[in-house]
Amino acid sequence: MTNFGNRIVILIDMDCFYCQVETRLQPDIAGKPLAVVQYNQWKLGGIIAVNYEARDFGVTRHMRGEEAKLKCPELLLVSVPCLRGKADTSKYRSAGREVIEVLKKNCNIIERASVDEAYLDITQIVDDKLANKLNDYEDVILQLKNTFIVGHSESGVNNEEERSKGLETWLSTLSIDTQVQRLSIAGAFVENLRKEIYETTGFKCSAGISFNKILAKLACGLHKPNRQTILSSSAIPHLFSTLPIKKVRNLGGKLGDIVIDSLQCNVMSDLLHYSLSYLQNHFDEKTGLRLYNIARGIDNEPVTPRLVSKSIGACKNFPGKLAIVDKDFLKHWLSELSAEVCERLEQDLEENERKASLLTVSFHYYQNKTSVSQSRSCPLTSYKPEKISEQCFNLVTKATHQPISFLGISTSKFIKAKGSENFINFFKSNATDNCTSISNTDISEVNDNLKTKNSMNVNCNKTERNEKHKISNDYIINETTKNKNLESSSVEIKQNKTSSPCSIIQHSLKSDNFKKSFFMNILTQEKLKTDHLNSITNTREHDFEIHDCNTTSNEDLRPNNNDNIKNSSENITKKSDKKKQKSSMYGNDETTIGIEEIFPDLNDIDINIVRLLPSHLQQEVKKLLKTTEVHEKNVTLNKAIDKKINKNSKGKLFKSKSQNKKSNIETFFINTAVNNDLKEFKKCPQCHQLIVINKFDEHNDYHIAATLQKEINQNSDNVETRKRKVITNNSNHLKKRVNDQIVTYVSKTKSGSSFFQQ
DNA sequence: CATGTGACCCCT
DNA sequence: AGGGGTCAC
Ligand SMILES: Nc1ncnc2c1ncn2[C@@H]1O[C@H](COP(=O)(O)OP(=O)(O)OP(=O)(O)O)[C@@H](O)[C@H]1O
Repeated sequence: MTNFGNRIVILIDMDCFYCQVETRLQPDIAGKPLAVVQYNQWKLGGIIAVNYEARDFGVTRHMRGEEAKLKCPELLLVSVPCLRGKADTSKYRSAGREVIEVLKKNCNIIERASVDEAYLDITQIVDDKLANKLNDYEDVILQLKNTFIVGHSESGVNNEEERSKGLETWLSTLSIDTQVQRLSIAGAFVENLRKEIYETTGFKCSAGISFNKILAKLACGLHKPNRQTILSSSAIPHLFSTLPIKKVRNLGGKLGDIVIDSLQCNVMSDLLHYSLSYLQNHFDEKTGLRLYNIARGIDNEPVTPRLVSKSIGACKNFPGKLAIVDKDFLKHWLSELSAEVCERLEQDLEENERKASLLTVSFHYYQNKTSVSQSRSCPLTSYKPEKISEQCFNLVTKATHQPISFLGISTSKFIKAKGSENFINFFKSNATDNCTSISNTDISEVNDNLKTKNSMNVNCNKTERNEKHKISNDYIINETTKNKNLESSSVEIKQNKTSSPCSIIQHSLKSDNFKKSFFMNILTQEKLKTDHLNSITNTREHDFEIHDCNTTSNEDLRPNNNDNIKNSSENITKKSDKKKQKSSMYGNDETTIGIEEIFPDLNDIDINIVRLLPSHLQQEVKKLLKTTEVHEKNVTLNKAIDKKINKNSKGKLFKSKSQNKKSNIETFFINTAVNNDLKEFKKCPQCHQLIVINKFDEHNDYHIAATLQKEINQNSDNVETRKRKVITNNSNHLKKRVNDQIVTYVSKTKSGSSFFQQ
């Protein structure tokens, strides 16, 4: 059975929030189609919120009021008030705070994700109830009046009959299924929470109830508005089989496009066909792991307690002709923005007893028709708007005199206001809790979260970094978002804990040094190949079971599990061996050997070992010794895709990766020769050739490259494609050498990265 | 021509 | 720590 860890995470998302706020102010407009716009002068303004009545007419966000009126003539447009020439959204912020107040009364772990949504980790609450309410499920069931169960009623449809039927079916296993028990308890809790929000604020909301943030977010959207949805693990395979990749949180942007393009997949379940190492090779360790996990419904990102924002800012666009060229205009707008920020800072000082210490001014300007964005920071020493305005003016004019199309002032790095109760309390309470001590430099960031800490009695929040680590004590070192080393280590541990083929390989490699593992690789080729084949088969046939090897850690890494603590400390100590681990990870189930795997340190190459290598690899070593720099043209897809994706790929690691890839190419024939003995082929659905099974991914790369090429040639209107075309013209190796598939694709997409890097 | 706000990540 | 960029609401 799939193990999704033990968390229960929910998302509360207010329905068409700004519209509800406006409707509460003018109850007589309730029930009528409504949209909230800002700046109604030009084309009746830009729509930023649409109520459900208006959505039925096809009105959407980003439309102009004018356009929306065409779709829905009786549409009511309410404008965001204007203050100092800007849209003033303060009333929505304060309405959002009302909601948070209700949440605070009911849960200690709340992450305010935006003005209208918050994630709550209710694991403890649910498990306490589970322990206490074993015989009280009748009550629980009776409370699930607005709850949908994914897989038991059609998504996107709020039909009551279907809902209650589906719920009933799902509840039929209540007595034997702990997951159903926990989720139904969570469902009842959320029903009450939503009821309390409504009774207190008058606002309706939807909720998603599942095991992590991504699933909760997904679930929440399935039965909006004013309903809640439970997403259990058994519903995931079916849900993901039609779920477009871009619908998943964090895959909605460029990364999502790249995943779709480069892997030629559309829905989440398509990602199941790729092994962890393949994904990590294609992207980078972190992204690969994320994708691998999320395809299986796994997301270890913790709910990070935070109730107040970390920055307060105001910005404004000056598009086209409105761009600021005149110094006085610049001064004017900077003082308007400063005034707004100061007003909100003063309010924040009262409410949260803290002061911002950093001032950042951002600006976009035009240079050679392209827009350049920059920002400059300085210490924030005064809440006087004139002072702030002046500081910003100096920073901007020092940086550019070009026409400015965007201006923003933001303040951050909050520190506790001196003399505030919390300031004193913090040091008092800090003495009694067992947080790691904080240095002076940490204090400013510590204070940022002080209120949270004091009011919630959770672990000290410290700096953001510490905060995450602290939280991680609850789920020790799962996918700690901030520390890539830990993360990649944790994979290894996860995998060691399983009996999956990949873990066997991993284990065998880990236990030895690399020189040895290389020879082991050669000697045990056949076994590895069989294992790899099994691994592929497993992935395909038991898509949702194989990931047990990952989720095990969720359970195992819980705080009171001693083994876990041991594991996590092992993780940390292994950081120093990270590089080796990486090499081993690349080396194993790809079964191709890179020089880097044999000689992790190129400065320490043993000539005796070189002599033992096949001639290709010997040449490779020679080449590498000649060239210390990475050849740009050999950069892998990892780098190619996007700088952002390739966060980790720098210095040695990056070098290692590209060299790995190169080695893969050069050792292609060696490995193929070995493979031929195995006679394990798979027919390529695209070209119908028989491909050695463990070269299948690489072969697929070739098709991807070819497809892109085709697409480029066909479609020259698309901006992105046009850029790619330029790129391709520069490196048109594709037709030259069939066996250079990866090199070719890679060199092409590498240049593609410069596009995304803009 | 045309939104505004905030969090987080990576690189340097 | 500063600065550029992505993602999302
Ligand atoms: N691109 C945007 N620009 C400005 N404000 C936005 C933008 N996206 C969302 N918002 C504001 O944040 C609020 C919450 O957005 P969200 O995406 O949750 O949709 P919603 O309007 O609340 O509708 P629902 O959640 O019911 O689909 C909105 O009411 C909206 O005004």
